[in-house]
Amino acid sequence: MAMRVAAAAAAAAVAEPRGLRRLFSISSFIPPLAAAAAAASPPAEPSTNLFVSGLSKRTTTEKLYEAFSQFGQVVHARVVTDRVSGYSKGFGFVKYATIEEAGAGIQGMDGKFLDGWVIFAEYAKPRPPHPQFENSGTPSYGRQ
DNA sequence: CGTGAGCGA
Repeated sequence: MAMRVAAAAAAAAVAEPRGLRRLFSISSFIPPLAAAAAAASPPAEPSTNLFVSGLSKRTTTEKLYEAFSQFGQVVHARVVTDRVSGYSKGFGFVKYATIEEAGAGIQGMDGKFLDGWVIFAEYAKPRPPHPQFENSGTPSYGRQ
């Protein structure tokens, strides 16, 4: 006489893109040393340059720019692509006007979906000055 | 094969 209530079938329907499944390596034990707690996930230094990864192969710079412009003033955005093939490498860089906007952009776009793929936004690592001068030869030519 | 970790012309 009891009707079967089967209304719980719309669960676990996560719009998950095929592939790219994060492997959660759960440590079954916690080291007695509390010093290991600082090695969980060391964030990079706060910078206006943001490193965005997890981008789709079809995602372009404009998509990145418009996606991150919602959380701050994006000074410049670029999707790393190969000059030889011309295809996107799968990651890009977004530069905000200030660091506070950069943080807002990370907290606002990190772990979000873009073009059907989960993207990750974090501070980019500092880089040496761009070699505007295409001087053929190694910079350290004839080091003492 | 545009494959999927990763840091750029």
